[in-house]
Amino acid sequence: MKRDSRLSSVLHALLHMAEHDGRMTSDALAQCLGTNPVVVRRTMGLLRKQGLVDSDRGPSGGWRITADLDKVTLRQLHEALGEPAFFAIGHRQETPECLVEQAVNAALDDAFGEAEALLLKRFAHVTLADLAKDFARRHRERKAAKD
Amino acid sequence: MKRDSRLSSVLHALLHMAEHDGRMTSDALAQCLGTNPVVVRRTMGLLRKQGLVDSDRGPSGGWRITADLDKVTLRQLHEALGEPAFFAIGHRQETPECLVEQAVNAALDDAFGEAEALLLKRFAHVTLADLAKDFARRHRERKAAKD
DNA sequence: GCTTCATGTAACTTCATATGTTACGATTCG
DNA sequence: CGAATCGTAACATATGAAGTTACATGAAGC
Repeated sequence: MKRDSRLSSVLHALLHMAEHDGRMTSDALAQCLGTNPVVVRRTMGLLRKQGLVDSDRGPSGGWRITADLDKVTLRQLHEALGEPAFFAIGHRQETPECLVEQAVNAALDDAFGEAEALLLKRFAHVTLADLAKDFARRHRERKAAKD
Repeated sequence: MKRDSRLSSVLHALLHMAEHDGRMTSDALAQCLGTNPVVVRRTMGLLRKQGLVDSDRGPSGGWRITADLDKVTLRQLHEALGEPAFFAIGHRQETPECLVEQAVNAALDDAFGEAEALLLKRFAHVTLADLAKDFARRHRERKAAKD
């Protein structure tokens, strides 16, 4: 199954932007992500609607984070992307007449509902600042390993 | 994203088989599920490999459960289907050189890993017998509502 | 103003994959 | 032998993320 990697993408982009002074163009971000600038604009546009970033046109234009790193959570980003489905496994029919299928759906909803609640809770706790801190740690470690 | 509904399908099929004396044909199961008999054979074939069901050809042939209902767990069925991915959200790149992407992957792996562990634990606890019991309860309730 | 650099966005293509369908061979029962 | 049934390959369809092309819009600098 093809997985939605937009959350991964925007996190990657936002952290690069956080490490970078001034604006970054769609082209530069696309290079960081190994993708196409139009894809960047499309995806970042969703974050702009939530006021997390802004963009400017023309020379010296590009993208910039407008929110506090320690205020932006994975949950918010997931919402900004339109709350894509977490799970790749689902029902065959949403509102079945058949009682057998109802029992099956109930059992699956139970398990997946619990897992989703856990994910949402975790997502609400993790901020961009947390990721930036982890990145900085990895950066120090790599540097130390070189010396 | 298109979700894999095979787990839902096999549960539905197995419960119908459990309620039914003797073998059920792929055609009959396909009608229960609202799908095609070839899809049924394809999917049930995976369960046969694990010894959960068997099939006979010719007239009076069809499918039959060979395992104990209270021994078969959702976990086993998920395994029999080849352990399809639980999540529809993933990394953009599996083993990135970029430290930013490594930090992103680590954070996502953390959250999704925990959710997956929870799901596997739940799946290991739920048996076909549990579902059959829940179905019977729904059946009684519908009957009571009619009277 | 003109040129250049950048975003905004529509339209289209590509790719992956679950699901559905057709076709036909193999096996079993009566 | 003939009908019923599974086994399986090959092909078709559908969906949605991701990538691409094309062009319009707007801003900065000369």
